[in-house]
Amino acid sequence: MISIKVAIFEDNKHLRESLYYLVNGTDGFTCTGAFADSNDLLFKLKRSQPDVVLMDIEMPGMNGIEAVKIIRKQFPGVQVLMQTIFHDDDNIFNAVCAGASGYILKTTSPAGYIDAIKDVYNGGSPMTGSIARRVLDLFQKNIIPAGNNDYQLTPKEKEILQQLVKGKSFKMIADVLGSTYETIRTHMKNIYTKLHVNSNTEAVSKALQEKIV
Amino acid sequence: MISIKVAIFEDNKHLRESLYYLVNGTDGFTCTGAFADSNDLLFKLKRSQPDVVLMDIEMPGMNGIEAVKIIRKQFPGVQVLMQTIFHDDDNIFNAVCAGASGYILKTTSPAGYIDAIKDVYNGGSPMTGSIARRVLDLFQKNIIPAGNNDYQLTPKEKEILQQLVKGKSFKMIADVLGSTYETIRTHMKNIYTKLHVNSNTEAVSKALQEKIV
DNA sequence: AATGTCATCACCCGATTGCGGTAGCGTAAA
DNA sequence: TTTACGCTACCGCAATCGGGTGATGACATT
Repeated sequence: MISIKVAIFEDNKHLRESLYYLVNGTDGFTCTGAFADSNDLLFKLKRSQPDVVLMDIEMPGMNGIEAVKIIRKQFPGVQVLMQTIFHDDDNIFNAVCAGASGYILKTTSPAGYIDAIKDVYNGGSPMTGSIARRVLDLFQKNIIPAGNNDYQLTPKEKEILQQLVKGKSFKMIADVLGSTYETIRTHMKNIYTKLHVNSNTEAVSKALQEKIV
Repeated sequence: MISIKVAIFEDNKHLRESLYYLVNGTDGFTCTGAFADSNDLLFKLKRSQPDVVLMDIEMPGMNGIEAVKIIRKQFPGVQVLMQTIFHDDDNIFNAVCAGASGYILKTTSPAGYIDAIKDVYNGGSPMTGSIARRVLDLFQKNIIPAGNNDYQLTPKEKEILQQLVKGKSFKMIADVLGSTYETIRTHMKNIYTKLHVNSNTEAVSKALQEKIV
């Protein structure tokens, strides 16, 4: 039977050893490394050849988030399960951005730890409902500012704006849309008025940031 | 004892009734409405005054995603738990964008349904590990295109680019950065070269889309 | 000491854009 | 039918921008 190889990065000695024994004491799991910091990260990874890395997000020296970035870059196949004490939005956000595959709290039960490790190994992203909610919130706030942006742009105006965002000049836009240069200019004037801007860069900026395009 | 009020939107009669009896048959839960479609959505919501809406993502007429948008806008306090048959990335992405609070599969056990409803009601976002993984993937791909964008911009150039994105003209940028108009222009030329663009709009577009700013 | 990079400033020319105004045409709503 | 709106098109003028060239000093590297 194959065993899921787990590497542990956790600066707290007690927790690290507890996790070590938990992993090694569970059928189907092997702890191939338990480290107090992520110095010589690549060396440690090459040594332990883990399938799953259990990474403490708060660590002295290189923090867990930096470590995740490196791991994901150098060992794309390795799943990283972040563990943390706090429900810290910034950390969650950064960890998710860095490429963490799961996010659990240190208050998780031993059985929960094992389940989570198994889940990330099988391509899942275990996280508590409350953490998932924060991820969704972050998603909706940071990624989809959406906002109540209704500038009443006509289809033509949106089309022109899209072309502008692509970096096209008025002349080029006139060409691709089969209109005259002057016509495009007229539309642009109307767009400026509707968006309350007064330059092409401002229009592009607003269009992108408010996802009008 | 207060009961969690649940409204069900599900076009499949069998599943709808099963869910109805499941919810009503569980202590602490009351189904205040079970509907086959989301026509007259607002009326149905006012009628049933739910705490949690269980929404089928595939529905005839107005689909679940449109419904979620309306619910979140008109009833911000109502949590929406999406249910679906498939692991469809687009649907997941759209539902998350629309403001769904959780995402479960219809293959979930009755106990799983109840747990999920309880979780969203308590501010969590229940989702299976595999769905969470997809959300994270979407997050990392769509939101953080990140990419290998290293254009070697100097701090000054980044600063100018930021101002440009804000809609400032070269002249205005020269003013706020305490430089000369000509200096800004020189920097811009260098920025164009580094970004491989040849207009201010293109630079703004690239800066925003590749998150250089 | 020599080299290279960066930031700064300057001038020129031609092209593009911003701004204001005018106007015809078709469609849909009032 | 009148009105409103979107799309089309044009003109002129002032301002800005893109491209090119050149130059200086600061600073770090070699």
